[in-house]
Amino acid sequence: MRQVSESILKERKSRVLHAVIHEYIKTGKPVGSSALEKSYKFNLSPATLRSLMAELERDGYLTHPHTSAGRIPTDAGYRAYVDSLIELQRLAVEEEDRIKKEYEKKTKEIDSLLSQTSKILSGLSNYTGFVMAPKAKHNEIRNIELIQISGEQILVVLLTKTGLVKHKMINICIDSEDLYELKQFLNNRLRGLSLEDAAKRIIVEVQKYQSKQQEMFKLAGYIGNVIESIQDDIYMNGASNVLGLPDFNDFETARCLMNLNEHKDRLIEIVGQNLEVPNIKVQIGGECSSELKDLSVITTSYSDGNKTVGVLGIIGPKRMEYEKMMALVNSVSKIVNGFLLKMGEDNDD
Amino acid sequence: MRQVSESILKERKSRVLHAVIHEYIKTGKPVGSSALEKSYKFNLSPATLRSLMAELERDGYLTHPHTSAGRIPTDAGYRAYVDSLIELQRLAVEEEDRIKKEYEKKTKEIDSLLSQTSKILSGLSNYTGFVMAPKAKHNEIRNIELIQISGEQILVVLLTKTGLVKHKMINICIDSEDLYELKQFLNNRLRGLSLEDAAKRIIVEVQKYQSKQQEMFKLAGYIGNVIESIQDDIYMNGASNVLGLPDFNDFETARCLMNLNEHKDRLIEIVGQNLEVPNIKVQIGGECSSELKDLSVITTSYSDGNKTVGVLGIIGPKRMEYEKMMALVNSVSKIVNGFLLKMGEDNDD
DNA sequence: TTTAGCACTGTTAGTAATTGAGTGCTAAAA
DNA sequence: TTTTAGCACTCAATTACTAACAGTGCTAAA
Repeated sequence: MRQVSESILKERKSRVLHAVIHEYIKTGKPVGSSALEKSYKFNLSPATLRSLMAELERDGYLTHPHTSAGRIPTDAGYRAYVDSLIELQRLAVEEEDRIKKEYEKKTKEIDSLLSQTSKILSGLSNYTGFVMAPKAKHNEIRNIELIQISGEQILVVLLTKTGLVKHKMINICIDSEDLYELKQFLNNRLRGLSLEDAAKRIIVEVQKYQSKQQEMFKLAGYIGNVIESIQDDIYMNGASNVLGLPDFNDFETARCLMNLNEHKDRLIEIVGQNLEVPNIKVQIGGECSSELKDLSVITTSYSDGNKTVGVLGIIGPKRMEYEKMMALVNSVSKIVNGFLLKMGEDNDD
Repeated sequence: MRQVSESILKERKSRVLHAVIHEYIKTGKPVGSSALEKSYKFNLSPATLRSLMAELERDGYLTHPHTSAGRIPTDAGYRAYVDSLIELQRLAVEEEDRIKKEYEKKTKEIDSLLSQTSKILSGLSNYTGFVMAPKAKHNEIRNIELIQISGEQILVVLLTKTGLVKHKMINICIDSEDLYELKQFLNNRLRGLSLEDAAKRIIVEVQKYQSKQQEMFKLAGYIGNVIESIQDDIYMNGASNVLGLPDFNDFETARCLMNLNEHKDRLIEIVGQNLEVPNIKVQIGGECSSELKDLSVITTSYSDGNKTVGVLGIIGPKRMEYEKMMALVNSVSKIVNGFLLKMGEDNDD
């Protein structure tokens, strides 16, 4: 009996927490006891709500901007709220259809798929959308082309299984027959390897040529460098959306957001941590990085059918409609999954 | 006699204007008559300076934020100031050396040259640097490669004389011999044409094939689309620098800057206007675009040895050290000229 | 356990007084 | 004729004070 009544109390307390956060997200103003009583049917008086809120404050979920103000959620409060949204609210069907329609102009290249996805995320959320491309190092090589541009310029074009295309110009004098031979050789030995492995392998493989053909060796070495230097890529859109938010008046955060936009590597570092996380992950305030202390990040990973290859999500204010945004991120990731799967199948011929 | 004394007066007036602007740029606060008297040796009393400033205000070069405040420059004031900086102050030699050193990690690819240049501009100015790539449509085709990836995927790689490389995946089933033939054909007919002309020509040229080979015709058409869809590119860095400026507290401008960062096409539109302008050009306030009403843009064009091909410069606050920045933009453009010239020569073998 | 009542607290907004930097104007000095 | 000193004036910025108000915590009664 004690058990039951205790759990009912707990249940009610958490309902109050939810209500406060929900209301705060909606209005942006600290939530007072009477406002709560009016907007939600607890059948409790403001006084009771007050004491419950005081408890929640003691527990660390709510806080006061000052004595005579209503409550606002702490990061821990948001966290508890988000954690309890276990069952992701599915987007209404027509909503999901709308997203799919956005993809109508479909493409076979992963670049544009991802950059489009980032735009869609930003457009539908009205926050900042991002998509991190499949981890470069894990990409498997599909093709290496060596194109002789002039007597001393070679264009290296690298194509991976996920559809990534990279190119780099190299200055070297090399005989066109040697070039052809090298190309065959590289393709035979490297196809199917991850970029990481390929870069290592190329050094080993090419030793055999060293004595035979100085220039070929050199070129192969360069190509190794090219492969090694391929960086992870990330697409980001809608940073200005967040700047435009009504309750956004902190220049520091603005600058930080702009910085992330300019230094993608830092952004990659931050969101890259979530690559191995299977579900939707919400990071509130400084949970992922102190720079983002006034923002929240919702991420999920996407896969190519076999394993997770990248991360996508949105960055928005802490005061955000988590349910909706989580559902959005979830939906988009599923759609991307679908596309990648199809692209993979098409490539397997 | 009257003439001479009049010109002396004018001379003095303009010295006052310069002093006010200079001081305002330094301090960021409205400049009063006594502050002026202290910091600059006019050998005039505050009262006299006051009346001179009043004249300058009547002439439209200065203004008052309010009755009892000092003077700040109007856009026209800045304009007169900038116009009078005819003789560009040369950067100190060691400064110029420093810039050159930044380019040490030299590369043959225009992409990285330009993106590096933009970073250098931003780094040395502490404002926003940008470099607009050579006008896409005017680029001359150097090479078209068609690489068969799988039975139904062709990777088109396009290389221009300025070193631009673009690629695009196309889905089509085509015989590899036909592919080779098409490649030869395209290279013969399109090499040396501008992208603009090439896109037009391809449609004409390919008609002949139409009856003969349906698929080849289709592919050529696609390639035409690819060529046509190549957009101008622009590199931009250091927008967050501007956001961090002490006297920068206007969210609207921040958002605008961020928008430009995200919608490069708009930025291209704005700075592209200055492609045909030979010298350093300074646009103050809304002179180039109403969005930038609180910023100034310093641009100059750069050339590949024959003709101007692109634009580079910096975006900063109106209150900016124009002399120094103009010198910087000037130096950098000269260095880029040098590189492009060298790249062009290397390519002419 | 819940609630009404009440004293208390801190923010906000509004008003008034004060200060100070800087102006324009005028009349005297150079 | 030009420059300067002097003075009255203006307006933003600061400070101080007040009243209104929203919301709390606590207590005692339901």
